[in-house]
Amino acid sequence: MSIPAYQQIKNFILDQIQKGTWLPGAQVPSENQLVEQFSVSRMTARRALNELSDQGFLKKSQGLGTFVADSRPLSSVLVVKSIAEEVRERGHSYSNNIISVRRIKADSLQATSMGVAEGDALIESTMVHHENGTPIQFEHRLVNPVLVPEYDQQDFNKLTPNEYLSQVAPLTEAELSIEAVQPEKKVGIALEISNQCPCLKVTRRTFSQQGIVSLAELIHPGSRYRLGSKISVGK
Amino acid sequence: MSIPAYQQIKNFILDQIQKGTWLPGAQVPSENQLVEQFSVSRMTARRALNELSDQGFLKKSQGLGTFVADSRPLSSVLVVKSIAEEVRERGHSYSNNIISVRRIKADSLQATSMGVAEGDALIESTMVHHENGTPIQFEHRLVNPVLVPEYDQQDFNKLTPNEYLSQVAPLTEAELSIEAVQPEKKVGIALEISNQCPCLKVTRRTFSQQGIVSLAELIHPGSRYRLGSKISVGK
DNA sequence: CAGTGGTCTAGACCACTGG
DNA sequence: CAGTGGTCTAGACCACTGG
Repeated sequence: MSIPAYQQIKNFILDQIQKGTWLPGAQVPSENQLVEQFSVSRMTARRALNELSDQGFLKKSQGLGTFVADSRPLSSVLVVKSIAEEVRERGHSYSNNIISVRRIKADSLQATSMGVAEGDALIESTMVHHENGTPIQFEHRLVNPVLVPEYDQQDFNKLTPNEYLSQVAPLTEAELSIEAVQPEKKVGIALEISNQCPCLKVTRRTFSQQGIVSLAELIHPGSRYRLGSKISVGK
Repeated sequence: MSIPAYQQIKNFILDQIQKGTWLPGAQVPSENQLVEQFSVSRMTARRALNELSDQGFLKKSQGLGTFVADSRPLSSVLVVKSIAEEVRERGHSYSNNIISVRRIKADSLQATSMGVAEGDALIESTMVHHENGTPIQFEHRLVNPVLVPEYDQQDFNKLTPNEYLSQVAPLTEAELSIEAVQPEKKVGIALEISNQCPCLKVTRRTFSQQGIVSLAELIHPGSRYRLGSKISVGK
């Protein structure tokens, strides 16, 4: 046989997902069921499930089973540097306007994305970053106070949240998504734009050795901000 | 022992890389050597090496061995893969609708961005990419016919412009910017959205050895597309 | 409790690379 | 050829989840 068994199982599962036979959230056959169905050992069945999980098609839960993941667009690699640094590199003046920094209790959505229990403490900070006095980024951020207990005692005029966090909790991983959105009313007001104006929204989750450090939503007026990069291909 | 054996092996290897004992390109112990060194089975040693390869720290070559990978580029780097590939990886069906492919004479703006003289010939292609029949990307592209003379004779249902170009003119560099915009009327119509809907616009210029190959504007409905990525920091 | 996934073993045969 | 990684087996014990 030229196609490896684990690949055949992967193809079978991907087929079902593609055809819509198995919808997001549906349970896929257990390792033991695949063992019987494909006459393979459990290690081979596991391999198929693990690779599909790593690729984001499936989601495993010990004791529960394996499920079709919510479909997610994924592609690229992007690193966003500190906004203050970026502005200064352009030779412009940087300033910010801190709206609030406070402790809150995680609701269920926040708990899930921060990897804590519902009701656990989180620190929430909200501010607007300016370039030459013009608002260019609205930042809403959640921070895990267990990992960064002194976050809410910082002077963010000295060091931006991003800069402070990268000092005290060096990140090992980051996850980010970029989308175009219409700003909520309060965001539009803070950015001094109409809420017709399309905005670039970057959602960034950072991980350190100890777990999820922070979830940041960064909203930029489309008219005043672009993300750019240049890539050299080392071939 | 609470830390799994494969994790201990991973930590050991990461330590050597971090301390600089093992430099990029250096060969790491083979699976069989790790088996002896850590008194584990080969499957466990393999798991450690495989996970580190998947994470980009190591590079395996059958018959040769496993080596420390070159340290990862950690600048503002973004790679956009083929839209067709991306859709298919999600297990969805890909299709496209070609609006036009034609030769034009460069106006001054086009000439500047393509690095040609005003009045020189360019090929312009316009099309809409679909995922499961829903428009997700409007593509407007300029191509230099001197570098890719047969571009306007391709069947883009077989190979997307991106895929074709990366075959005939392997890129050495790419420049891109991402912004949020309101779509022009004709783009909104092609994408079947209202032109109130904020869109993600990716502008991508690609270079080969010979010069600027192509300038692409890729417009995605904010409601149907996100750019995402996950980054591991190799330190 | 039965069923799930998580870790692990001690083997096997194979394809590939260099000398 | 000996050594490497690639696929695979048929078991084992474990931690976790729900009923």
